[in-house]
Amino acid sequence: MTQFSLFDNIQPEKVKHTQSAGDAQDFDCSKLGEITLRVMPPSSASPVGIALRLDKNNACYVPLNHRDGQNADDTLLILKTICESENTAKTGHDIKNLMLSLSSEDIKIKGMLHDVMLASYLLNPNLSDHSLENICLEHMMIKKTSLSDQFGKTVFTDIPVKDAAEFSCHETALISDLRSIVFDKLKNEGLERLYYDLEMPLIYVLYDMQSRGVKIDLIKTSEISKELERELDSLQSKIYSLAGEEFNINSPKQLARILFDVIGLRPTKKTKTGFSTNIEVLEELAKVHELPQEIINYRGLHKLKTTYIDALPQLVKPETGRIHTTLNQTITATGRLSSSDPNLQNIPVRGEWGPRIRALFVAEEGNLLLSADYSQIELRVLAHLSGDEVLIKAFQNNEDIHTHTAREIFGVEAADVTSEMRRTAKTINFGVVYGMSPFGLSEALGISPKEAGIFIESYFSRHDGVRKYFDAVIEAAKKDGFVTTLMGRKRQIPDINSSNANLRQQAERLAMNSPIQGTAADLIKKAMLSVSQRLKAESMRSVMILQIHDELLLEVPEHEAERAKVIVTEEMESAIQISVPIKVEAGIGRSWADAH
DNA sequence: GCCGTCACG
DNA sequence: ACGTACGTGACGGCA
Repeated sequence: MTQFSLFDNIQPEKVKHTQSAGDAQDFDCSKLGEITLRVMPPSSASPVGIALRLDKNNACYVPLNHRDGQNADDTLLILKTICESENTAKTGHDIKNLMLSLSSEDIKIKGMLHDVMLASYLLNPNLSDHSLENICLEHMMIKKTSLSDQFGKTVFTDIPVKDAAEFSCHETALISDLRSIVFDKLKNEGLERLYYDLEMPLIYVLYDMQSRGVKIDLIKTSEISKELERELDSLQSKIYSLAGEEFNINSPKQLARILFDVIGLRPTKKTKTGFSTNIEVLEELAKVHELPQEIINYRGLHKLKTTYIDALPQLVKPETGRIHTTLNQTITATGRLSSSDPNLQNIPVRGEWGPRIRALFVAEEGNLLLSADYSQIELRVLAHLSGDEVLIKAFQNNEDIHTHTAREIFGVEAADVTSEMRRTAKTINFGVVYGMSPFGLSEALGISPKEAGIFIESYFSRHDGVRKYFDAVIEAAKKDGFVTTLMGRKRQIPDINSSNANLRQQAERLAMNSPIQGTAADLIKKAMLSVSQRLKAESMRSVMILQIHDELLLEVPEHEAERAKVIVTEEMESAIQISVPIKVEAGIGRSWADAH
């Protein structure tokens, strides 16, 4: 057992941090069934050290970048061997992040993953935060001290090795204890398959996507920035002259003073803090004064410039020349992913500037971008979940679903559906998925709640399956306290039995919407696994780089592009079998705009 | 740190 | 009479 001598007599809280390891490359970890890992600090690309726990009594700390500690090359090599062993399962908290940290040490993580953060998310996706501290509280009633509380906001390399070792080895003990608790709960809640077949393997896919990143055209970006600068300057002068004075256009408070006090326009809507100056109000005011329209123009351009054009270049990573978003797997209450730092799921697509901004996202030389998106996925999911015969038939007959709804609502032939009628029907179809209320629909359509109510009644009278389905979902939520997706993902609906009518009705809308949005999220996650597997199986160099809820964006070598398009379309369309066809539209181009 | 606003699905 | 369509993230302003 010389292999294990490295860790003999190492107590978790009294840790050796360097060891003569003997022949590290000969290290045999075949008997290591499972280990727990924790990186210090937990969320950073540049780790200062890594804690490794073998069992209850043995843990060690591998310093990597401490001011007062030498790095342990031998131990590091053993760590690498263990991490890269397919047969050793890894337990951790936020393992995707762990992978990113370890990649700077040229260490990969392979094999079965037990991520307590992901498990916590599946058990309760409503939790605002799946930090280790919060999960310890939620599942073990332990109030854990966070790294920053323990050490203050220091430079982490300044933390003494001994302190870091004690802290992170203690964390591995907590994570290890948590693992048995939350994974038992997963089993009891019927969430095991969702974890092992979907979310756990997805960690690898998301890691690859984040690591690969997205290329942007910096030259064009700076050109657009200058163009926006000029436009904003000229709009600013125009606005000051129309207002008769200078003020901060970006301050809703100052703007409200100009519009309603100085000029004397009529406020139409209130916020908690004052009169609203949002787009709808401004559009209304634009009918009687020149200024509001210029404010709308200014706001639009300012948003584009600050949030996208000027922010993105700063996030280009020097080492790769690309932008690496974080794909968050445990944020949304419905099962969707989210994207942050930067958010690449809300890049403009509409309007005059949308295509110009999407054109900044480009493929590497010799490559192309491939965009593939699901068509009407949430309505197709609703058709399946509800079993509504009319909806199912419409999709089976490959009908334009908005035109179909327009025909029903307005009682006309397909040929007589005007674009106005189709637009209204489209809004109603969205409303159905959101659990629409007469008021909500009336706001969206600019009609009275009474008229909206008639539309809603008209829709449900023709879609009895949908009505019955929603009734059943709400009943189930009242009885069980949660709703589920097609793959068994749960979302608790705490207020479903509230005596407060507002809270209760909001809960009912969540109960109606979550299974639909969540099933669509399950579907595309499954498709991502299949696409990834298939591309690997066919030894292709095409890779996924982004997921935007119902769209996958890939970067593909030119010579592979057509083949990749076929594969991605196939895998997305066949990810699950439901009672209606699932359709994917795909395009290829030099930029994201061209691929659409 | 919250609010209002607005970009996306 | 009340407040009301689902899910996100980022910005600037302001307390």
